[in-house]
Amino acid sequence: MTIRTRFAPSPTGMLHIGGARTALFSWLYARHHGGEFLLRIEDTDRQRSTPEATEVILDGLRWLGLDWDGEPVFQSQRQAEHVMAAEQLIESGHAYRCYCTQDELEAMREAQRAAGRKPMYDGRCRHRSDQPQGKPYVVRFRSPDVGQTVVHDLVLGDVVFDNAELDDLILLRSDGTPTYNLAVVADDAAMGITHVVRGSDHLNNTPRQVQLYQALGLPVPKFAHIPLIHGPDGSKMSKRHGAVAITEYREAGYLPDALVNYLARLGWSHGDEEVFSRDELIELFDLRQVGKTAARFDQQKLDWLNALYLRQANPSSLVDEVLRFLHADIAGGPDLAEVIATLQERSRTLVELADGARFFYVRPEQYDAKAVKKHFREDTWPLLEAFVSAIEDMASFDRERVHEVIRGICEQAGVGMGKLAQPIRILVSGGPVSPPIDKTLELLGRDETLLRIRKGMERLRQGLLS
RNA sequence: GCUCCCAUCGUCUAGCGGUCUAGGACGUCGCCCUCUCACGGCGAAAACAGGGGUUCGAGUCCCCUUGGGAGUACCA
Repeated sequence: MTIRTRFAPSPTGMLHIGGARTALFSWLYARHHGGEFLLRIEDTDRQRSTPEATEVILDGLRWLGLDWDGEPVFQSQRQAEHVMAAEQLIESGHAYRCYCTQDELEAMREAQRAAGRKPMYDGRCRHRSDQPQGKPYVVRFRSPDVGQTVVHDLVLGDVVFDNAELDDLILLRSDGTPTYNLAVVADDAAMGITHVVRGSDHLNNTPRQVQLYQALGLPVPKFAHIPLIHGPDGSKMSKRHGAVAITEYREAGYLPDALVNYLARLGWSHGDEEVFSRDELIELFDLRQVGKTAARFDQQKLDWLNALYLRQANPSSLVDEVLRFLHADIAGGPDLAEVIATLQERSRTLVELADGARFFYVRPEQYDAKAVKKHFREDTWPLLEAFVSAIEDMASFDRERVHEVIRGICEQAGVGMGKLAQPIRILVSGGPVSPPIDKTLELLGRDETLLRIRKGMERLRQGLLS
């Protein structure tokens, strides 16, 4: 049997970080077993669903590298089949028409709550034999009153529900449109889904769905409810915790591989290992190694992984990405791939990397005041002047020679290399942080180096700090 | 309220009755490296929620308590 999973998001504006992980687990499970991973857009809530929102989700999945099989199914286009399923259930006696009004239902629930009971439909229309003409009705599922429904969950094990706890849920609204539980069951069955991998917030719906499969005479798929992702404080992940949309991570300079690796390790593990390539994930992923506990989102660990992927990446593969964040003209400046190579191990995100690369292409207009105060003293000027005149007559300007010149000047003056390296760094970059000074100058080239140092010395002597 | 789920360092987790004086990773704190920032290396602090059982033996099994979470719609 071919294993077939699906991801079924509602197109309501973004691909949520939690949804992305659900998609990832579902995708991994399918790929691991050589099965298929399908997509279904649950757009039955017409008010909130837009084509743009759908595209945002598809884009997010593509960016993460979660490819799906076939064309996405749009739930809204399958309405006729949902209605047919409901009619089949009426025929077979598993469903009935309910003429209760919303006010009536609300009053009933209020009374139940007041009596300290769980609000649920009491089945008052179950045995109604008349069919009032012109009166709106919904179609309800005739849920069993006795016995139990067991969900055999691949992550949680067997979960038992008393049927008495499950009321007669609405299958078709009074406007004739299907509700979620009916649509999911009909669609998953029609799509041949063998394994439903979804967030554990759906666990409570599952026994109802199991009953629907049975009433419809359809095979019940396997279920795997994966734990939810919480914010750093343990509560539901929301905007106040920072980024929740996948696009925000892309814009913050995270690499899809790093995010995938991080998300995979949130809830799944393989011994003591932390770093997994995509292929390794596919090879090793198993629902049995998925934990039951909700995980908190830890930005710092994501940062660590992103930094790891960043420094392991091939510099030239990062060029286009860095360009997105650089906002500078690189023509006439050093080769961006080389600049990236020097910044990879000192950046956690592409944004940081681009920020660190910018001065190579844009001359500093001002100098970090704190750094200047700290590194410029009376004896700094002679060192800088010695450096300028030394490189003026250098035969060739490369890393090794620059290093030797700086070292020589400092040695002669009896000071550490930082006494000269830091002032130079500030003058050429504007601040106290950059790649190693010899490499930085080599990349800038002699002319640019001389220009920046001279101009900087002039400005600082005029007291122009910032 | 009711139903369901969950519970190991601050965080992610390993642990599937004895190998646990509980391991790894992120983060934190020291030290080393060093021209800055990083990287890297070495080291440290840091957890089995509480209480009952079962068992020769429990982090591992059962029950209760507590604490989190989810659901409780003519949303999905």
